[in-house]
Order: sequence, then structure tokens, then C-alpha cells
Amino acid sequence: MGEPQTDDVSHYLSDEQVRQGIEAMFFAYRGFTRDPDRILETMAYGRAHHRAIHFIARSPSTTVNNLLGILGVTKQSLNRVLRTLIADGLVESRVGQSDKRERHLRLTEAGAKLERQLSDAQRARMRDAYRAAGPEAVAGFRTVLEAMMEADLRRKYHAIGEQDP
Amino acid sequence: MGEPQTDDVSHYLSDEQVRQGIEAMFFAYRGFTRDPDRILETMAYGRAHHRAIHFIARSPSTTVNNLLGILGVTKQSLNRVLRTLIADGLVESRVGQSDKRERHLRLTEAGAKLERQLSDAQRARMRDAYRAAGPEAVAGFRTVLEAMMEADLRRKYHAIGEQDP
DNA sequence: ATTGGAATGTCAACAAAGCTGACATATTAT
DNA sequence: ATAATATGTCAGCTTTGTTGACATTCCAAT
Repeated sequence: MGEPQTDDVSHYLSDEQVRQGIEAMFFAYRGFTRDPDRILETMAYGRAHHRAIHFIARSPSTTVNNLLGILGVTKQSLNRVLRTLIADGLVESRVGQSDKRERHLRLTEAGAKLERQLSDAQRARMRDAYRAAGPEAVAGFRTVLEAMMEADLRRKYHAIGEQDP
Repeated sequence: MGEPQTDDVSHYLSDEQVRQGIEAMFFAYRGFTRDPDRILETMAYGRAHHRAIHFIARSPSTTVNNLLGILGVTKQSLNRVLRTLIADGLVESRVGQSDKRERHLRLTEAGAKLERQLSDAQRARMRDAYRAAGPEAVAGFRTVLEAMMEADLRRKYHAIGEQDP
């Protein structure tokens, strides 16, 4: 509403421009996951393990249910991943203090080590892209990504790193 | 090199900011695929079919080999998808004129109809996000995504829509 | 105190979509 | 002629998602 309707300003909403954005998203996501993927394929782990490790690292002592909400998969699917991570000694599952039905998850020392390895690789690529693009571009990048999220995921996205998730 | 090193400018490259970008990418990608996914799950198709349909629509008469390069999967994997799309009359495969080993792919009328349906849904979300973020943010978004791509994919990304791919 | 619901775990079966390896068939290039 | 290329296909395996069913444990409310 109320945008100036010059050719130049409306152009960025044209089908062609939006299609190019879609393709950019597709190709960029491949770069985004490639480095961690390469590390993981040398082990018996995949992208699902990476995601679990990432969000456990970011929200230590998170519950299984909270993790389910963030990852958007079924408990059976997550459970299969967690089972191997726990069996391999990368993740620790503790019964909740107040609610003993809950399991609180945290990385072990070995888990934290792998997390650092994966995160370092992914952040290095991301940081290189950020540096190449510059701060204003990064701000725009973040703005558009946020606008693309579903509302409930946007809330979860903002809640990460806060005190009580 | 040579960036001014004030707190404000270096902050966007901090681990915390980069991590947030990684998470934004993860959550946004879910929104990015969600609308087409919902349409596809009512049929016997998945995301792999969508990708094939998308790039055939964008580069009509593309060859199997070219598509393989863009999608980054094995020929067996792509062939499984193409086989069903051809059998269902959504994609047409023609023997090449100059090189008869090649198969040139294009959408049939039915294929183009599904492509429009999927593309409309995905572009609508993307356009809403673009509009909410504004043209400068979109420019930054595109810049960062390009910087995240692998070099060979960046070339392919730019080659799409050109005369001779 | 019992009952109902929530959180979790587990089993089984299945599907989508990736992979490797092997092999066949045209066709083109050397 | 021979080698390389483009494609298709078969078989089998992996990861990661899905449903459905069922058990356990615990909290909370009647």
C-alpha cells in the first residue's frame, strides 16, 4: 500500500525477479549445507543429526518436545536420531527435575567437539558470504528471510537463546 | 580487507550474528518449500518432481545432462523422477536433432499447468516477503545468497534463462 | 484415590529420494 | 574400428521422513 509505482520500484516484485530469488535460494541452500554434509558423511551421521546437535547446543537443557517444535519432524524421526547420538555418547538425556516426564538434552564433551567442528565449517562459509556482501546486504538478507518464515517459526526463531524456551 | 573496525561494523560478522543467520536460513527454507509441498502431497509427487518441473519450465528443451548439472543428483535419481513425469504426460522427451543421443525435455500443456500452480504459490509467498522487506533488503538478500553459492552453481545460476545453456 | 491427559519411548511398516555399481544401447568423435 | 558420450535401467542400500499402535510414567483435576 502506498509504494511509489515507478518502473524501477515495482520491478523487484516482477515474476522474473521473484523467480530468480527462488533459484538463488535453491542454489544457496546447497552451499549452506555442503561443508557440514561433507564432514558428516565420513561418520554415520546425516543432516538430521547436525540439526539436532545444533539446536541442543544453542538451547542447552532443551526438552525433546521443544526440539520437536523447532525441527518440525515427528517424535519417531527425532527419536531415531537422538537414540544414536545418545548411544554414541554425544548427547546426554536427563530426566526433568520439576516434570519427570520430560527429558532434558545437552551435549557431552564429545558432542560439543563435533558441534564446534560442524559449526566452524558452516560459519566460515557464512561469514565469508557476509564479508563479501557487506553489512547493509546482510541486514537485508536477514529481513527477507524473516519475512519468508511461517509465523510460528518466526516466534521460535526469536525465542532461541532466550532464558526460558 | 580495509573495513573500518568500529564495533558496529564488525558486529555483523560475530559468531552470534552469523549463527542467527544460519538459523534464519534454516527456518526460512521451510517457509520457502511449504506451499508447493502442500500442493504436491495431494498428488503422488514430491519436492524432487517440483525441482525438475521448475527447471524444465525455465529452460525449455534442456537436456537430461544439463538438468543433472543444475540439480546435482545422480542420473538414476533424476531418471526415476523424469520417468513418472513422462509416463503421466507432464513432460515430453524428444531426441536431439543435431546430437541424437541427447534427450530434450519440455513441459506438456498439463505439465505447464502444474508448474503454474506450484510457481504461483511459491512466488506469492516470496513476493509477500519481498514487499514486506522492501527493495533494498531484497537486493541485499540476493547479494548474500549469491555469495553463499559454490562457484560452479553460481555460473549455472546466471546461465539460466540465457540462450544457450 | 482414581482417572484422564501429556510427555516420552519403542516397534513395525512404509515411502521419498538420495546413493553406488553394473550393464545395455545409441550415437558421435577420434 | 575403437573410444567416449548421453541416456536408460536394474538391483540394492541409506537416510530421513511418515503412520499407527501400544506401554510407561507422571501430573493434575475431579
